[in-house]
Amino acid sequence: MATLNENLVYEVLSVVDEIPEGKVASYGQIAKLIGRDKNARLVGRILSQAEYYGTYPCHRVVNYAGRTASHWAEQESLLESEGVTFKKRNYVDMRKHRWCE
DNA sequence: AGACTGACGATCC
DNA sequence: GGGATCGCCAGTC
Repeated sequence: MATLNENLVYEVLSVVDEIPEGKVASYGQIAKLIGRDKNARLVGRILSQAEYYGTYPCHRVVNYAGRTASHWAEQESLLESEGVTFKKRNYVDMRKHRWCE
């Protein structure tokens, strides 16, 4: 397995858990919140293992363009269930749903 | 230690 | 926003 720094994992999951329903945050945004704006990829890696650390709304995290996880099929439907709309297939309408603190 | 990879970002077009 | 390209950092081989 990935054996990520648990300290980093908890910081990320803590932020993800604060994302309100119907909103989405980008990996970079989360990365910046934990003080690692260049480590967006780490956020994604952590989310891929989030289940191992607990249950979090990792489906509310998309990339900067509003695109859903490249390898994740059901994320789209999960977001729609919360009221998130899509501009196009797999593309969230960031303009309306981007999570701003 | 070195090279490759990735649930990404920013810039350019 | 969308495709192409380069850059970042940590993890994996």
